[in-house]
Amino acid sequence: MTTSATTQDSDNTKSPLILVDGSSYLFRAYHVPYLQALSTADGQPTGAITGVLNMLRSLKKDYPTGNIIAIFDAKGKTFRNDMYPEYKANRPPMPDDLRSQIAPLHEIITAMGLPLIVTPGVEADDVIGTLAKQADELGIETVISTGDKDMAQLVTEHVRLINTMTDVEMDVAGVSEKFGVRPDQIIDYLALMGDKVDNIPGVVKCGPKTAVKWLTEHGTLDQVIANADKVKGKIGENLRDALEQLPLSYRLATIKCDVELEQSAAELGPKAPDIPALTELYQKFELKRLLADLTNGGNEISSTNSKTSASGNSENEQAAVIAAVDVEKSQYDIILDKSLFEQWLKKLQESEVFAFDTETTSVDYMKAELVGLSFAIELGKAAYVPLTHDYEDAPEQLDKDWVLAQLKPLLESTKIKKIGQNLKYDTNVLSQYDIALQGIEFDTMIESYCYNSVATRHNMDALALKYLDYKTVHFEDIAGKGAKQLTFNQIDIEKAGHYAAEDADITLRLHQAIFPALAQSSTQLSVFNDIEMPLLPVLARMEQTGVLIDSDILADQSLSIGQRLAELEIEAHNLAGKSFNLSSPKQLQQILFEELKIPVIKKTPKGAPSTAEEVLQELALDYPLPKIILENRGLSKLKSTYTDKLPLMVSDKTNRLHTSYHQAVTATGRLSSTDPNLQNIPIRSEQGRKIRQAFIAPKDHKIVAIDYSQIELRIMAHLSNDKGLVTAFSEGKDIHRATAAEIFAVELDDVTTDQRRSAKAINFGLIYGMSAFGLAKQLHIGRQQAQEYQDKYFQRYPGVLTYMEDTRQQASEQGFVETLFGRRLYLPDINAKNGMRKKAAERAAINAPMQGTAADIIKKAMLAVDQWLLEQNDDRIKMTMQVHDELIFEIHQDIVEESTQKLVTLMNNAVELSVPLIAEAGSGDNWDEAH
DNA sequence: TCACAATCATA
DNA sequence: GTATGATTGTGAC
Repeated sequence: MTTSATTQDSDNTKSPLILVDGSSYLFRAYHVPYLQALSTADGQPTGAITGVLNMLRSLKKDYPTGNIIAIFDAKGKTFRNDMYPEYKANRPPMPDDLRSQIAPLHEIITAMGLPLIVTPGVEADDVIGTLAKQADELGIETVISTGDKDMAQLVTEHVRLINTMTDVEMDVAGVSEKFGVRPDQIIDYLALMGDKVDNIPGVVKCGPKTAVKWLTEHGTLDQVIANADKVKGKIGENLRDALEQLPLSYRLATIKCDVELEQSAAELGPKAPDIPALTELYQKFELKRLLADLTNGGNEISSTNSKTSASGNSENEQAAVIAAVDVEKSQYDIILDKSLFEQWLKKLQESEVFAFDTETTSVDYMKAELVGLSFAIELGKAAYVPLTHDYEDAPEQLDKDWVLAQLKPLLESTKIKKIGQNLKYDTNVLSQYDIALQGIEFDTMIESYCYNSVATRHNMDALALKYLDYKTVHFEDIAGKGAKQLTFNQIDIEKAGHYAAEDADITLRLHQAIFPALAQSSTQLSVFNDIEMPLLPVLARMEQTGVLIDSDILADQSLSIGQRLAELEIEAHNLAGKSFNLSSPKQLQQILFEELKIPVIKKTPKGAPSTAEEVLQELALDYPLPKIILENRGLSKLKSTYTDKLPLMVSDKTNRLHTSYHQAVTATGRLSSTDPNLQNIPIRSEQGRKIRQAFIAPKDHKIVAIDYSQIELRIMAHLSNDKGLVTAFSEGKDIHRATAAEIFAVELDDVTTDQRRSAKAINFGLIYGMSAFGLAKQLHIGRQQAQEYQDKYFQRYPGVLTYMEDTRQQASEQGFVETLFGRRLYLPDINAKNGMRKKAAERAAINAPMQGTAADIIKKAMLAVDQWLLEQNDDRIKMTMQVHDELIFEIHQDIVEESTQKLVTLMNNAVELSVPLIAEAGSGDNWDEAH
C-alpha cells in the first residue's frame, strides 16, 4: 500500500480521470436491439455510434469535472498473437456494418474535443492499464468505464470500474464481492478458467467456483501450481494436465501496464469542441438528438432531455434517440363533416393496419360512454372523430349511430389489423355499442410489457417518454384534475381533437419503436403473439361477464362485524385507560410500548416499534390488549375492504361485479386485479370464508372452481429435473410428506404432523429463494437447525441446488431470468453493490421462473378453455375469474359434471411437463362450497 | 388533495 | 424469503 497524506490530498483536488473502453462499448452497443435498427436515410448504420455517444454523454453527466479519454483497439495483430498464435483465433471477423461505424465515431469523438487513443500492436485494455497505472501512482482518482470483467485486475484504491450500460460500479471491495477474489488475484483467476471467446486455454472444467476455491486456499496461481499434486479427482488431473501452459495463460490474461505512449494521462486534456465540424457530422449521420443538444447550447444536456436523463437509465437514452417525434410537422384532422369522414374511412378500409383509440367519459369500462374515436395510418397524420361533445356552443358533430355503423365492419374485420394502447379497454367500451372489436394484433402496452416488464410503467405517457423521448399531452393538461376534472365530452373539440389524434399517432410510433425490438427475441415475441395478445379478448370477456354476489349476505355480515368491533373498542379503551384510535399504528405504538411498557420485539423498516400481526400474536400470550387489537384489526379489514365495499361496486346495468384484470403490471407475468381486487378475497379465517359464501351462482347454476395443485413445486421439479422431486410427483405422492420423509429420514407413513408442517415450510421457502434465517423465523426454530434442514434438503434433492445456483449465475451474467416459455424478467439489482438489494434480487431471480412459468401455464389454459367455450357456443358455461392458479366458472347444473371433466382435462393438458400437471375441481352454490 | 408507510387480504 | 392491491392514518402541499 502506498497510501500517504499527499496522495490522499490529491484525490480531492484533481478531477477524476475517466478511461473509456471504447471498443468494448462499440461491440455491446452494436448488439443492443434498439440500436440495431438505426441508420441514416441512405442506409449507413449508426446504432453503435449512437450507443457509444450516448454512453459518453451519460459519463459526462455523471462526472462533470472528469477528464474523459476514449481508447479504442487498433486494427491488426497485437503482441499477444506473437506470444500465442491462436489468440482470439475463434473470433469471427468484424461485421461490415460495425466496421463502417468506427471511423465516423472516431471523427465525432475528436470533434467533441475528447482525447482519443488508438495504439497499434496492443489492445485498448493495455493502454487503459498503462494510463490507470500512471494515474494510480500519482494518486489520481481514476474510473475505467468498461463492460469487460478482465479489467477487474486494474482496480486499486484509486482505480475503480464502472459499467456505464448497467450503472454498476466496482471498487476493491466490489471486485472481491463479485468474483470472490481480490483484484490482485484476478489474473490468476482468469488464467485458471481460461477464456473460450479469446481462445485462452485454462484448466479443463475449471470455472469460477473452482478457481475461487483454489485461490482462496492457496492465494496465488504459483501456489496452486505448487500444490497441484494434492488436488484429488478428475479436476486434479485436469489441473496437472494444464500445468505447462498455465504460465502462458497467465501472461495472456495480464493487461500490459507499461505501454509506451506518446503522452501521459496528465498531458491528455480535453480541447474545446469543434462545433462546426460536429454539426456537420451529426447532420451527416442524422444524429438528431445530439444535433438538437448542440443547438440548445453546446454539449450541455438540454432541458427537454433532462427529464429522461434524470432516471439515469442508459437504455432509456438509447431508445429515446430512435424516433424523435416531430410534432410540429404532424397533421391532425378533426372530422366534423361527412366528406372528410368518408375520405378517412376509405383510407382505413384500404389499410392493412392502423392505430386507433377511443375517448370516453370514464376510466371504468362499465360506466364509460363513447365520446369520440381517433385514427392514425401513417406517422404524423391522425384524425379525431368527435361524436358526443356536449359543452355549451359545441359545434355540430356527425351522428354517433351513423358513424359507428360505418365503422363497425372496419373494427370487426379480422383482415385489417389494429394497433392500440390497452385495447382491452377499447374492446370493452365498443362492445357496449354492439361492436365486437377484432383484428387486435398489436397492443403497445403489452409490447412494452413483454419487452421489459420492469423498466417502466406501461401507460402511454411513460412509454412515449421512454421510447420516443416525447412528452405527450396529459389528460390532466386538458381536463384539469381533482374534483373539478372535466369528462371528455366537456372538453373543447379543438383541444380534445389534438389530444386524441396525438394518442393515435403516438400509439403508432410506439409500435414502430417497440415491436422490432421485441421481435429480436423469438421467445419474447412468442410470449407476445401466442400468449398475451390472444389472452386479451379472453380477459375482456371475463370482465364483461362479471361475477354474481349476494349483497344481503355481505350486509348482514357488515352489521354483525360492526357490533363486535364496537365491543372490542370499548374493551381496548378500558385496558388502555383512555380512548384511542385502534387502527392507528402510531397511537397503538404509543399506548403499547410507551404507556403500558410492553417490550418491543421488532421494528418496522423505518425504525418505529412494529405492531404487526406476528408481534401482537406473540404479545397476546402475555398481555390482554394485543389480543383485542388483533381481533379488531382482522375484522375491520374484512368489513372495510370486503363486506362494506363489494356491494357498492355492483354494476347497475348487470347487477354483477366487474373487476379489471391488468395484463401489464406484474414483473413476473401474473395478472393482477383491481376495482375490486378479486384475487385476494379471504379464505383462511372462518369469518373470511363467509365472504366467499357471498360469491354465488345464478339460479340453476353452480360455481365450479378448478385449481392447479402444487403448480410451482411441479415447475421446480420440471426446471431442475431433480430425480427425487420428479419421482415423487410422478408417483403421485403427497409432496410435503415425501419431503419430510427425506429430510427426517423416516418412512413415508411415519411422518408426523409436525414434520410435514416443517417440510411444507421448506418447500415454500424454496419457491421464495429462502435463506436459513427466514426459515428459522417461519418455523420458530434456531438458525442452526434451519440450516441443517436446508442442507439436508439440498442433499436429498441435489438437482434443486444445482438449478438454484445456475439460476443465480445466469441472472448475474445476463441480468435477467426467463420462464419456461421465454418470458423475460430483468433484475436491475442483481449486481448491486448494496448487499441487501442484491440478495433481494437473487431471491426474485429464484422465484420468478417458477411464479412466471405458473402464470404462463394458466394463461395457456385460459386460452384453451376459451377456445373450447367459443366452440361450444353455450351460454350455460362462463369463465368468471382467475386467481393465479385457479379458474372459476359458472355452469348450469344440467351440465356441471361433464363440462367440469372437460375443463379439468383442458387445464391438465395446457402444457407438457416432465411431471404430471394436476387440476382439482370443486363445485357448489357459492365459491366457498366450490373449494 | 396527494403520496407514503403500515397493515393485511390472496397465490 | 416471492408476487400483488386496498385501506387507513398521517403529514406535506
